[in-house]
Amino acid sequence: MYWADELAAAVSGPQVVNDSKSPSGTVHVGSLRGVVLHDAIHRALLGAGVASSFLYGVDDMDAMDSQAKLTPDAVDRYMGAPLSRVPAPEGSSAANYARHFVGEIFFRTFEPLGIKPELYWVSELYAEGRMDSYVKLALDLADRVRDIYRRVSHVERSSEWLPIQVICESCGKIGTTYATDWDGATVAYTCKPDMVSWAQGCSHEGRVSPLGGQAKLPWNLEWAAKWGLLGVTIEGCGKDLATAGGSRDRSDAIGREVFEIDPPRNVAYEFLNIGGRKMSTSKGQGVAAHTIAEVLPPEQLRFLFLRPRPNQVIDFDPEGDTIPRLFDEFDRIAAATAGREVKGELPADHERLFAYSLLGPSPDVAEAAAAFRPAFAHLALLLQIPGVDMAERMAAEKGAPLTVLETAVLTERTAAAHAWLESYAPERARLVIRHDAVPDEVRGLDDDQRGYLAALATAADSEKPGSGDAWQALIFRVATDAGLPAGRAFGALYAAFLGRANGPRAGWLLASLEPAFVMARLRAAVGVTD
RNA sequence: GGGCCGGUAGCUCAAUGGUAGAGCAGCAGACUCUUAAUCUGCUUGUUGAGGGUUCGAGCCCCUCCCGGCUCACCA
Repeated sequence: MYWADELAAAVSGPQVVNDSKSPSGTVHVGSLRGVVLHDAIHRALLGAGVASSFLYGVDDMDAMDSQAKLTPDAVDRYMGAPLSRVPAPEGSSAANYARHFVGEIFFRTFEPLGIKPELYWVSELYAEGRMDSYVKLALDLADRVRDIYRRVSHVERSSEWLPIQVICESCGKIGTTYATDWDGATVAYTCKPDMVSWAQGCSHEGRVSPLGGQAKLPWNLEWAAKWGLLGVTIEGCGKDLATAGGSRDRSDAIGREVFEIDPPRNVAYEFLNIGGRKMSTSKGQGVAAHTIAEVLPPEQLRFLFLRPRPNQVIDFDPEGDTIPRLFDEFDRIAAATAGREVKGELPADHERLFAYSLLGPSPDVAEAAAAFRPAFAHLALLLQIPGVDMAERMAAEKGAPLTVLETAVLTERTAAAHAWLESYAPERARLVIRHDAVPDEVRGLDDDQRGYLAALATAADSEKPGSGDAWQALIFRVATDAGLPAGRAFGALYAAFLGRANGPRAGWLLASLEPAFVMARLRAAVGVTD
């Protein structure tokens, strides 16, 4: 059974699926895995007749720790401040940085993937006082929290440390304050200049109530508090958090022992590496989500994440044949889902995998599976030939007019293929007419092939073929007359014009070129010998 | 140091403990119209190493080796 369906079959009663993200920094392709997984789980639950809601929390009380998109003077002032209180970058109409980030960047990635969770803002949970009972519990039971840190993660906290982060009344930062002395109503705090390396506190000392949005729980407690408040029953997390003694263990323990709730069911998922390595912006390996989305349409991107089991590392190297192969595999699964015979093995429950790869919430699986989908590599090749009417050509290949859906698929793939040719496509996928000189590859032709080129030049000179059809017919006729197998005839043409052993339909290729150039090149190639 | 994932054909990966398989690549062939398409055929293995359990191990147990990621500061 497909893993998400297995999970859906294992639970009972209404489910709340939750995911969250701190709204700063770049969204890597890898960070999309979580949200796609949660979406698939949510859909699997609904499909199994289980009531389910899918929540997505924006952790906008988190401190600003990434200076991306801020002006230099703003960096000093706002590093360490809650993201909900950092102004949006210049030119943005958003109310604050977090809103800007989510609105402008994150959801431009989510929505095209057909993922529409119920959004909530953590800063609002605090401001509305909904977190207050958890804040009080955490402070009342600070001893127990410290014990959990020590026992589960071997993290030693000072005996005066309190699990709360106050927003400094003087400088507005939350990442720099250290709180002590909870008296049941207020805590004392110091805004420390050297609390963290990425932000500087103002040295202010004060005493405030930690309720009503003036403070936030540290990460692990906040996570557990959200589970309790929202009744979360399923929440997966990346393996960085799921490691033994890591964040998840800590939050689970806090949930059980401090807030007295049952932690949600976990789905630990592996990362997505690029070429066997972790994604890293500094090494030029960090592929931003929106970048990869140009080359992979939503369905293929979902497919990439949903095909392996969650605990399987995905090694995605956009270079080489990876992307065309991904499309081919998707098309193969589509064909199998439509009931057509396909070569090779199929993953377990391939039709479920296919359905979840389609955009939700309830796609027409049968129509999508049956749709005509041009092979990606084929499309990329045709794109490079001038004068090809793609829609017409595809209708001809299909043998019937394209449906609305098929036209949309074609448009989407054409854009992806364009982007691919400009970015990741290997040289051999790129078609270059060798205008400058006769390619060296012509030396490898034999006398029959040279004779063929000469004969073709002569025939073309008198017949002057003006269309792809006319050229194609002529190419075949001259080959037949010369007793040369079609394959070798085409090979000679590709060598002469492209310097390669193969290529797109030669007739249309030649028809797209200057007639004078074509004639000159045919004759020039004849004269080249070893 | 702890944790997780992996090591199976050139590459990417499959195989409820029961005859090691696919796709791609490669090679050979077919094709008067998708010539990077399509079709046919073929080749390739000390399943990382060693031990154990079993009638039987790629799979389970133990010990190693290798690769990758990750945690221990913050979120």
